[in-house]
Amino acid sequence: MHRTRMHGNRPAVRRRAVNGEQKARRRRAILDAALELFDARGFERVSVAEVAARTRLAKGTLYLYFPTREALFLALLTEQFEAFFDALDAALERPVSRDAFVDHLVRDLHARPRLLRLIAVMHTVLERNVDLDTALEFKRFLAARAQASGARIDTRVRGVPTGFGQRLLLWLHALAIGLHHMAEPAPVVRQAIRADPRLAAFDIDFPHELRAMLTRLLRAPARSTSRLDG
Amino acid sequence: MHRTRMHGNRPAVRRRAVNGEQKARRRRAILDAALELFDARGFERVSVAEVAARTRLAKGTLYLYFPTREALFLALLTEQFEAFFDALDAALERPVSRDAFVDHLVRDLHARPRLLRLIAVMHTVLERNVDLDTALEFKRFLAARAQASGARIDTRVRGVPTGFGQRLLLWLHALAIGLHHMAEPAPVVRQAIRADPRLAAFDIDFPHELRAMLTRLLRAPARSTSRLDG
DNA sequence: TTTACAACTGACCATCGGTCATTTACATTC
DNA sequence: GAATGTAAATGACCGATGGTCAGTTGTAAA
Repeated sequence: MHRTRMHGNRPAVRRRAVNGEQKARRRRAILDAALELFDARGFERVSVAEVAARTRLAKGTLYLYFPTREALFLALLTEQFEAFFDALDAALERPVSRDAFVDHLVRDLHARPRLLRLIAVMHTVLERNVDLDTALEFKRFLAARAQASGARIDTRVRGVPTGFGQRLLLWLHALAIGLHHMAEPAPVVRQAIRADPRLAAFDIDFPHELRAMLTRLLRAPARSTSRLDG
Repeated sequence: MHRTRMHGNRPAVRRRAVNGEQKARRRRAILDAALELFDARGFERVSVAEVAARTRLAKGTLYLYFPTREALFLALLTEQFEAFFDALDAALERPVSRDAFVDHLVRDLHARPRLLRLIAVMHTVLERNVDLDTALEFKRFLAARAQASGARIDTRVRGVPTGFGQRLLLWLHALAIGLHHMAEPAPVVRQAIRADPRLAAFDIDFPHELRAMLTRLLRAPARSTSRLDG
């Protein structure tokens, strides 16, 4: 039934993570290595073996800290979202005008290329290989933060009707994904745009378009949802 | 240098595509098989071998018709875009109000789940393995149709300033991608939403949200781009 | 020093997209 | 109808990848 496996003879000199703090540090090291590699080449082009090599761990060791490659991705995305919501809540400590609020959102998102890059591939990653528990944990985190910040928008942004904040965050999410797809296309597409002047229309400016759309979406308070679709 | 390869002895009874028409028919068969499989399980979960099996061809034969798996995807997406632009142009044969135009866009997009599903993963696919020629051909097609339909929007939709049509199509593209990501999440996410009532906020209605956003974006004519960002 | 546990390792596995030497269907030529 | 040349079709093979697990060994407790 069982075949004995060949094993290498390298001694594996690395110190082990035994207690909780050491494990947390190791987890951090993995996340940092992955983040640097994703920055450089994008999630699609980074293999688990590379992340392991950069952390100076064996590939199998990564799987003691993250159940799948996708779970590692979601852990990074969670961190990025956390920072975004923290900044949002901080910006809404005191009442602000709608223009100032839009200004915060545009500047803050534009200053978070990592969040935007990860968001842009989130859908595809989730379609791949994520177990229910991982998905539940991630979505619960997102829902809790969105609800809290949504309520904060309702109370702190002047001229916004109650209940609109959370919906606005959903819209913002959609805009961030969609606009990022166009503002930061794949390298081949960018190459194509450079190669053919007729494709210049695809070369859009993320903060400019996001501001234009958010301004229009927030211009008149949404009293009630339009009922054109019966 | 060369090793002789083992070959099977199955006789391969299939009729060959020799002239142009036969080749076109075979290409169609491959596209149809791929479309059915993508419908059932999504692009991520369909392998080239499966598409080949469904078409009753060997895997290698597919590569006589499409240079990569991604090129096959882009061919399908091109067809879907073509149908969308055709319907859009037809709807703008005669002048329409902004409300009627929004109504067309919402209904038409909602009736094209295939286009939406393919658009949603387009960015990821393009990041994978597409050569410059394939990307150029695809983007040129998109640019040409967007420019033509954009100009048509300028002249046929009442109350829309000149030059706004093409920009609106870019916005629509962003909205379609972003909203679809949320309205049709990955199976695990849908499972998570069903499992936890607190996640109900993620269960959004695509046509409803698209209509709400488009209505706001088109409400006041965009005289000039706002210059809040200096 | 011995022992028990579990962190760590990397050879191995299944699967995938893609290649190419070989086979052979088919049109053309005689 | 037989012989021939061309290229459509094939599937064994390749390299790379995400993931597994029997075996190794660092570390704390006894």
